Amino acid sequence: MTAQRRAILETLQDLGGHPTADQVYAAARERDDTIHPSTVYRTLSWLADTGLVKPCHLEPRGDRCEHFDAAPPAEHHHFVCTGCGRVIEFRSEAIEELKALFARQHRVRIERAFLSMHGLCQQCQEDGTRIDADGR
Amino acid sequence: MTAQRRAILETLQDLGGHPTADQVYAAARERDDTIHPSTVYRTLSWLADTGLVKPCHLEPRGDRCEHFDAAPPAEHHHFVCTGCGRVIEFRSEAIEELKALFARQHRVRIERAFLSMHGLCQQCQEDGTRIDADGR
DNA sequence: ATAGGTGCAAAAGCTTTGCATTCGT
DNA sequence: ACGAATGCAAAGCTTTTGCACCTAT
Repeated sequence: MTAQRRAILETLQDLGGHPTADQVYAAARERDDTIHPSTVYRTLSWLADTGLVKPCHLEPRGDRCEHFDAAPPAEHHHFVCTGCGRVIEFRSEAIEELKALFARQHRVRIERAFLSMHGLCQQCQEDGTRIDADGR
Repeated sequence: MTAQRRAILETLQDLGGHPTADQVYAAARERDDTIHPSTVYRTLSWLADTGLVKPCHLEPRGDRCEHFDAAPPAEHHHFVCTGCGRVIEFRSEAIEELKALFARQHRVRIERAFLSMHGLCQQCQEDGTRIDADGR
């Protein structure tokens, strides 16, 4: 546990919400101005590996590294196998209901919803397959 | 409707699935080797604006431009207001049930699930507010 | 004829990596 | 003392942008 990691952890506590890597960097730098961006990236990866922090996508659009779903007939969602990369698409009435309920409760208008689930498909569970990096 | 756009559209049809921008570029280039990456990016943005293509995030991790959720007590999901950027977090039993059902039906093991919904919060609906770009 | 799309090249971001140094234990 | 983490700088990649040219209508 180094001073930088402590500073980053405290920064995450203070910031709350859902900062991006460089929002964390900017804020952590105010505590300790020797902190380097690469340290922040490395620390965030480490925290994500340990599960202390969860990465998530909040931008509706304009985010990088996105995939494109051609000619989507209707809103649908995805299961991605982290072993072989296979994608299963599905529709879900439960999510439609959830959207309606949430919209009513919070008085919001919901324009889009994205659900992605990650895990192992049946075959990869049997094979013990696991992609190390960059699986698609 | 130019030749390049046609080539990109046909490429999307042929590829199917969920290609990234540069997978589209690589494939489109085989049809028409004058196609330039910037044309692909511009065309994909245009298609996304018109709704003919939907951007989605399929990478569980290592994706860029991600936000980090500090100290998540349990799996939860997000509603993001596209007007003011406000984020509402919520848990959902319906999603837990959906996960269990899906896992049973498809014989998969689900390790994570991310749902994000986008729309306008009550106040932004009243105000007619709308962020043009880079809202957070 | 005109509006809009394209190629090109350069710039802009964000993120990663190698290496020498420093730090925590 | 030792292994791990850090700072630094450079490289890597993806994506965007300005501009002149071209093309579909």
